[in-house]
Amino acid sequence: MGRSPCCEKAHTNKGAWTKEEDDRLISYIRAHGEGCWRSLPKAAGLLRCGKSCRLRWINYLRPDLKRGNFTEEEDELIIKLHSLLGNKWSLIAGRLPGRTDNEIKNYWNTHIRRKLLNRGIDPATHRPINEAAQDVSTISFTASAVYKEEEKPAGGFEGKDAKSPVHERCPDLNLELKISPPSQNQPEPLRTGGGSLCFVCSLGLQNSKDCSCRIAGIGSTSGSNGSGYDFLGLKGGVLDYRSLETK
DNA sequence: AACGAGATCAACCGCGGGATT
DNA sequence: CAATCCCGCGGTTGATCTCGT
Repeated sequence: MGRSPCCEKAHTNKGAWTKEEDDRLISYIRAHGEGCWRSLPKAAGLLRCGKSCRLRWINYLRPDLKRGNFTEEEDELIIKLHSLLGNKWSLIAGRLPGRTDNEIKNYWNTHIRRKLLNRGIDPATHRPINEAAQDVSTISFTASAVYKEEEKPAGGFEGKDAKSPVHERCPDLNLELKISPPSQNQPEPLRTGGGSLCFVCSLGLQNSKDCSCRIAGIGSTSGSNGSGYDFLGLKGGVLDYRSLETK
């Protein structure tokens, strides 16, 4: 694929954004909306490359961002999602309203990794460290690495639990990853009143920017089932492996 | 108070891949 | 069908902050 530089590097600012630059970017996007990042800097009078503008907006200036510490609930959700999706930070962020992929990625690397290591869990494989060391063929996409909240090891996976196959820790999730053509048997909770959800929502990613049915108000809020997160829609049953694919 | 080490996080970089020409 | 454009992603860097000595 042929590529051209994303911007004229010689005439762009780099490094931390100033208040003035932020204001320019915010007011431009308020007036014209997001998109066309390549031409935005020039149009907004910013000496930045489009990429930089996009990043600044997405990660810092967007009005719907939830700043502040992650809650314990968010922590556990991130861990669960990571065990399923691996380092697909954008997908994980799609399940955490107000959080950005960059923020989650940083939080993972600084906090959660350590947290898991303290529990005796390998953050890459989500399996007990001893076991992970023995089984080098494990991939992080394994859904079986998810464990139930009530089974969270208090002080790491010790004793017999540390030797148990991981999939036994979440029998209730009834996870079955498979590669298949689009299924006609979507889990019941993903359907609303006989209507159909967009593909993104069918993945349980109702908050994703890629959700095409939020306009219709079908899948616009996470936890729309009213009882917290329906983790990737797994309450309902089978997770189609297609949902784990990225573009 | 001064310093160094470690932690944090905003921002950059390079690349993959869909869309368009 | 190939070339090009552009967006978005994940990995990494480096400046700044915090904490212990």
